[in-house]
Amino acid sequence: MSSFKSIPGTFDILPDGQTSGGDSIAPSRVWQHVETVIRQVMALYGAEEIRTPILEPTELISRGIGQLTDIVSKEMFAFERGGTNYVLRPEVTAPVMRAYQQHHLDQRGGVQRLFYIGPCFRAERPQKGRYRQFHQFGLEIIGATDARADAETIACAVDVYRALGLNDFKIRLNSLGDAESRPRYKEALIAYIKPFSDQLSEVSRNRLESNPMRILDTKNEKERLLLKNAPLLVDFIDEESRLHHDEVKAHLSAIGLSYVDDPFLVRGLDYYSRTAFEIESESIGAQGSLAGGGRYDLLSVELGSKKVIPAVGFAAGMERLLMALEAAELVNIPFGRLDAFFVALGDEAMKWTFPVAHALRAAGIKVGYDLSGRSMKAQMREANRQQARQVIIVGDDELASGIAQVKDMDQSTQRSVPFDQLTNQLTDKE
RNA sequence: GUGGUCGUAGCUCAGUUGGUUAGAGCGCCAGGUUGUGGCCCUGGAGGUCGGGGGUUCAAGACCCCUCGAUCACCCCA
Repeated sequence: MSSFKSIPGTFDILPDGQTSGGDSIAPSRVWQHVETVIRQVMALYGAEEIRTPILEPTELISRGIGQLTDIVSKEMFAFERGGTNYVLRPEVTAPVMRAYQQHHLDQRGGVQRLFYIGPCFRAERPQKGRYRQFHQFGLEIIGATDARADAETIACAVDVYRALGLNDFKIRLNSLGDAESRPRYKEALIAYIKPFSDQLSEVSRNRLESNPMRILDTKNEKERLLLKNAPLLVDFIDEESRLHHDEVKAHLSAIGLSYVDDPFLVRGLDYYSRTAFEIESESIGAQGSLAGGGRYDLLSVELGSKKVIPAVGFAAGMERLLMALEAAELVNIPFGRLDAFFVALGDEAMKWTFPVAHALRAAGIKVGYDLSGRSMKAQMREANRQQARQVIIVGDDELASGIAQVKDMDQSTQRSVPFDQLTNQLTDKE
């Protein structure tokens, strides 16, 4: 047992995967597979990958988040060094917008579709599907106000899930209106709730001051009843936003995507406007949200742009996606088989093996051999464990004759192959 | 930060009302076959029973503390 352990809320991705308590971390090949599918789907949307640093200036994030600066100090990994404030990125939208502005990506021309896959960090207490180092992927469409962009981000996320075989999800959709809509709505909501605030839970009562819209998220049945006749955000949004929302829904319908209009779906941050959506899985418990996103036209201004750069995107969690895939038993990525495994008998044969194996690898053949000088039986067992299709047996006799014994492990048949024909024959075999 | 549950081999777990050398299955290593894998048989390695303290003639079991894991609350940009 080693004396060092990975930091709580972080985990290793291993060749065979691992289980830690209730959670199981998928094998690395499953992660690779999911990432490959994400890249394929993104390619279908003409999206290019963007990789931004994991370290960002704290200011970038706190600007984005606005006045809620205790989030920065309590919920994020932030530190100061040499007078500069750094933060491990808690999400990727703000960094992407930063990069867009820094490198004038609008000058590439047209609307930018940018996707990312990578780690993010939050200093919260870990729980199922929530880690301190977690992995997100997402798509940002920057430079378009068109409602098709909103619908496209949703479609793209859904396409990723479908490409992986997931069909068990639900799309919730809402419109947050423009920058003026929410203050108006907040006022009305508080006015509605105040009269019976003494019937609310302590938690919700505190929210009444800090973040009244989050009360709508309550899971408490009694509170849900009280909220039954609460004013709805939809009734407070501006006409243009309403039209935009209708368009988004029409576009979704046009591609046969069903959604649930959820007037209670809200976003805490001020730079969000119009479209907000969430994609949930039924099968992964309390942390059921697979992906979320929406329109954030005002972020660019928050980050210092003189003009509004319209943008919409989604962000999705890899861990939760993998959990959902596992729950649906869609994660059978086979172990990568070796084409051939050398069984070398004796020192001379072992020496001979190395350059030959190297040459086969150069020819694109996946080969392995024993590195611990073990018995033939042990080498055969190793070949079997690695599921090698064939075994190349070489001992003193073979070295003398220049002819190897090649055994097909699936058929249990064996044949003689001259050394100089090994590459050809193994290539044909595949 | 708050609450629930749980810590015994690499993994999954047994360990009877406290009783003497702490077990199983799988995995790993080796032998059975001095040049042939999977199946089978035999053997081996691997545990300060999370850590510390206490009760007792005796603690993996009981008590206290502590650390860790996990689920949930808070939070969720």
